[in-house]
Amino acid sequence: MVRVRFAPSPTGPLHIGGVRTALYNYLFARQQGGKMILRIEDTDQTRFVPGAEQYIIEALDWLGIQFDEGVHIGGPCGPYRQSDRKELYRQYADQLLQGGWAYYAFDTPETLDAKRKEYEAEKKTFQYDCTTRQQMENSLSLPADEVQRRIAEGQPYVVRFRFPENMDIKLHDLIRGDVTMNSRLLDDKVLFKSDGMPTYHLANIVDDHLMEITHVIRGEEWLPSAPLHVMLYEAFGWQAPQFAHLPLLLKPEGNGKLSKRDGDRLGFPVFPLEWHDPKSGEVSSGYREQGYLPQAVVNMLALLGWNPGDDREMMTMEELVKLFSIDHISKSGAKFNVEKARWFQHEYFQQLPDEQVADMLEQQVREHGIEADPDYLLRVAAMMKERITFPGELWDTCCYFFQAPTEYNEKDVAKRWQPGMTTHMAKVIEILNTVPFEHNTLHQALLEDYIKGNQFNTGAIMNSLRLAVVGRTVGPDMLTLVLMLGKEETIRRIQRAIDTLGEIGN
RNA sequence: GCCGCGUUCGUCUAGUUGGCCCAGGACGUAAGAUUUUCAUUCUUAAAAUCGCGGGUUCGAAUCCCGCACGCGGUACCA
Repeated sequence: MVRVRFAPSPTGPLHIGGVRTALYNYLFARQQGGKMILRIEDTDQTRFVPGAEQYIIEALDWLGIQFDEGVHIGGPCGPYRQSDRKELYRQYADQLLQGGWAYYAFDTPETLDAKRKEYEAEKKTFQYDCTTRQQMENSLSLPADEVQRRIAEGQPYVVRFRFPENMDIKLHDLIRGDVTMNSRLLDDKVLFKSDGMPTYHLANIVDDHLMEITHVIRGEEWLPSAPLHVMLYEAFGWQAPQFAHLPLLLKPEGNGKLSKRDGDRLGFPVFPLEWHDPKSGEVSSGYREQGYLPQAVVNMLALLGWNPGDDREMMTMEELVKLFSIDHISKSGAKFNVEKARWFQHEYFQQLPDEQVADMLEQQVREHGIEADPDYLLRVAAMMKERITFPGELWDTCCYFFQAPTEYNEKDVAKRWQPGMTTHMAKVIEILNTVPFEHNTLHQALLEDYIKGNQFNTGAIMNSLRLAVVGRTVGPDMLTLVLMLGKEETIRRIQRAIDTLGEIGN
């Protein structure tokens, strides 16, 4: 039985790269008929941000990434928040200590800091490892009774992993193949902190084991510490899960991985949901609030680093589940592309039923203090949908269906309201008043008889008519528009344009 | 610095067993068609000497070696 987990730290909003990791885990779990677990890794109390956990849950829920077990829904392997599991980790640290896989270290953060500076001055990097641990204050360098005394006195200490001196650590990564690192180059990572909490490394391995995780699918930034994790499994005598290290999501401009700090600087959201920072009060935009459809975000993210093996691009969550496969995940980092995200959004927006678009439109119309007929709303929505990418554009592109223009775009007036236009417009009113108000007859009377019959410029007159009726020169087919607005309303608008604009084009 | 991972059109990528690839698709860009306008839609085009240099082979984007560049890691952060 496949069991995977998504294990974020509640240090702020989840960024889009994290969302992708969650998505791939979800896709894999569903496809394999396995379980998906949400675990909160909050072992660093100093970085805890209130609201972050709730944010993560809400964001993934919005995207349709569902969990079988987790901090928000419980399950057989709970609790699923590491701070709630605090008591559990100590015994595992002790187990390592007893087995000689770990040791006590008394060096203070200050000594460590000083040591690093000292090395830095010589253009070297200090590493707490097999070559340096004898010079430090720990249970390897100090006499046993001294160690006992310090512990008895309550002197703060950490527990460090003791890497073997020269050992090739091999791991098989599902995406990258075999990776080997020599233990001599690895540092003795802190496993257990002086505040009584485990570090990521310990907690992660213990929990993955206890929660019977079979596949660890996570970001590539973890690849360098994977050998430590492999060693820990070995030290505990546990079977290690399979690893798959995902390529990173890169910034669209320049280099580097996309980070939480990028916020809105890049001109597109890096967060699924809008985030209000509790400390700074800063607001970062989110995909949801910008009007992105969750299925568009999911589809776009799925393809950023993975492909189904053929040319298809539009895929529902169900199809993604069916098609997903770890060996079609790319090895190299992907630059985030806003344009493509917009394209997906447009495609998915077109798939919305007209009724749903009408509902969105109604809400916006109402916000402008206008009550509109449901049937009329539906017709406008059906007609205008294809020109829309985000729901937020609805009012702006459709407003003239609900209110007469109060002003006329200056540039359009200069360009389109040519001399003689008032006469033409007056004629249009006359036609509207005399001919049956219906597409064919209107077309015949206006386009054929009047304009073409007199060899007038179709574009000039129709554009002026549009300007008069909607206040600008963009929009759908003119006759359809007039038919939608109704005879009286159209005439009223044309008359108003004649009165306001007069012959200013002269 | 050291260690690790990576490198195909501007971007995401196809290419997984070397020949069907003088490299395919999509986004974006450009041009054209359609329309009374804009958008949509449709058609077409430009766009990668497959990071560079060697080698293996009748044949390499695909295999091997070296180099360069990029990224990641190098915390009592995750």
